[in-house]
Amino acid sequence: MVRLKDVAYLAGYDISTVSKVLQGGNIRVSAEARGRITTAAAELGYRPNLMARGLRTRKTGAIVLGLPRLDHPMYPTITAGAESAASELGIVLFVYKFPEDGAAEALINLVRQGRADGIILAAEMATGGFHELAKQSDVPVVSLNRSDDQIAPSVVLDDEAGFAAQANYLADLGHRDIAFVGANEETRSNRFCEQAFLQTLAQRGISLGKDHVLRAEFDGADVEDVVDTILGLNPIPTAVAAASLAMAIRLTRKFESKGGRVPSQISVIGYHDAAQSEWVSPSITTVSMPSYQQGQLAVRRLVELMQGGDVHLGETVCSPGQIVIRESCRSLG
Amino acid sequence: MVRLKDVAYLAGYDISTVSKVLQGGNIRVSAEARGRITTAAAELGYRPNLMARGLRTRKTGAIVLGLPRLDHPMYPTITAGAESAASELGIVLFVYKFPEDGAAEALINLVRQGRADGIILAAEMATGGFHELAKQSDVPVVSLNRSDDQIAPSVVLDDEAGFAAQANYLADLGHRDIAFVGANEETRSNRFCEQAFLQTLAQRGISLGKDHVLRAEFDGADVEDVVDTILGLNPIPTAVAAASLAMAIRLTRKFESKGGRVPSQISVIGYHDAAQSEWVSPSITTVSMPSYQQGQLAVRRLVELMQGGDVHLGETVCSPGQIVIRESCRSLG
DNA sequence: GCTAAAACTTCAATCGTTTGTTGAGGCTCG
DNA sequence: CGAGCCTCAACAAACGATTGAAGTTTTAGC
Repeated sequence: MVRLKDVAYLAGYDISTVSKVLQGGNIRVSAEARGRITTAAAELGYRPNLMARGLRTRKTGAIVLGLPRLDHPMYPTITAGAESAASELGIVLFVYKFPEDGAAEALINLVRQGRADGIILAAEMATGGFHELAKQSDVPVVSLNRSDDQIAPSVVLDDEAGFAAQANYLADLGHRDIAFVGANEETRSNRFCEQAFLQTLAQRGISLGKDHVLRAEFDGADVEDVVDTILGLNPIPTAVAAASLAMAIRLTRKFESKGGRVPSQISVIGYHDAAQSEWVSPSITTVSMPSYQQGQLAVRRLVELMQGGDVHLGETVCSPGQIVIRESCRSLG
Repeated sequence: MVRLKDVAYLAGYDISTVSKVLQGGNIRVSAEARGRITTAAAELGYRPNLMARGLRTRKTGAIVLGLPRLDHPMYPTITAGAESAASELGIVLFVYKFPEDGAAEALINLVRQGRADGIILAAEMATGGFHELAKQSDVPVVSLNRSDDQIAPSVVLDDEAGFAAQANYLADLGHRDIAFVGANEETRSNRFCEQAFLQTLAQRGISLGKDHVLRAEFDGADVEDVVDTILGLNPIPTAVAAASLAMAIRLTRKFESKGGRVPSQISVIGYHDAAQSEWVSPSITTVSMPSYQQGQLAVRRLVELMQGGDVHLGETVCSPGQIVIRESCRSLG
């Protein structure tokens, strides 16, 4: 391992001088010293020992993105965005799949013990008193899509706008008889989404019967019942809006396996976009939400926060995404 | 922040004694000291500063799983397995999405600079001289599914057995006229897979014409041509084996959108398993490979290696997985 | 040429641990 | 009763960097 000391010896200067030069700041140092030191460092392939540096400076130069699992279609995009912002800022982003139990402790300890400087938490972590712990330990945290914005700064998608866009798109295509399949979980944001969808339609003079507003697992595991319900409606709706991509895909497939045709008989629109939309045919028309941008913003906000910026609570809202028009929706016009 | 010093003060002992006690080793220490120290530590909520410890011990207690991206269906499973093994061993696993350029440097620096103790690399990283760098810097590396096992220890799936299983399954179902869609990339392991598939069939008296052995992108992006080719064969094969799950899904959908029926007219089998298999209907029959176990083994092997175990090159082979029977294959019997 | 200021470098303390060595008692045993 | 051993705890030196203060040289001004 090459130490500051080695560079200093080779360059013929004191390690403190070397340290100052190598930090790149505009320290007063002769051009000669600067030259000899940088070439010496390059020659030896010097890399600062981050533990030593961190011990002194109390910074690690890393942040972690905490996820409960990795198999969610939204996470790769968020991660990619976060990574890009992080590397632009010259810091390292780690993804940490936190354990099911003891998650709060495990995450906070990452910072308390000096593995990272801050945390982006991509999950609603109601349990485990995470945010209390974070506050108490002064751990900078930004959360993603948190439904309760009074606890920590968060970066959220504008789901109201997203679902409004979904609703408007279907209405624009001429659909009047529409079913909505929301997420099962009783979170505040899920209720908002449903409302945004319904209100948008209402504003356009379309109202949905109670029996047209359904719920399913976010990953669409229980979609079969939903399909049966929808096909049992009289008349059968001409369009179904789903609150996730997985739901939309599975709904589409289930419709078809039960003899329905998408989109000729029934249109389906999803929420969020991912490669899987293209894996199926008809490919899925969906609302792409700016997850990449969300990842970026989360990192930037976290960094601000770590640099002592005001810990203003509240949300940074990502402007809504676009309708990605593929094959699963048809115009009635 | 609570330091060793604080615990020492509260307990009334020297920090060195506290350090020794808290490490849990069987150091000679009076029961009283042990008691007072542990309660003091608990009371203060002491957490060792890992940078200070690491500076002294030259260990971080973390390893990183380096991935080029996260949107590959195999990675979540590998990661989950790796995570479980790591937490069992009391070490932290970070996932690091390495940048497209400078990947080798970035990864190696993670260890050289003291962010982690070792690397699991889940990609063939032919470029950038990664392994030379690693060797040169004494960075412990285990690679996953590396086609060239002469460079670093690796944990590989037994793809030969996997593709043999795929072939045998189709043959068992009575298929004789089969098409194989391999991966486009010209890697050694891809060739092996193709061979394993063909040889297994050959052993059962089934031979495939050259025009029945096709190639496509791993993610199935260019599957349309393949489908056209297959449907242009005379007679149309009764089964298609794909070398990835994405391919299998997209092939299936394309067949159906062109008027074919799966599995009644043509059976499709995939390779690897993931939740997406269930998202479509017919759901995809596939060979599930032990990616979870692979993640676990990779971690364990890496840890051995870090503990000074022989750096024996060569592969640790994961026994092949099982056929997951779903709906996309039909028996001709 | 002398002094003061500016420019450049080095000194030395510090971050929080770990760990080999030293030291102080108490006990055993001849 | 004193030598030697054993037990327990403290001392002190690292680990590799950062950083303000102190020191040394150079330059400038009169």
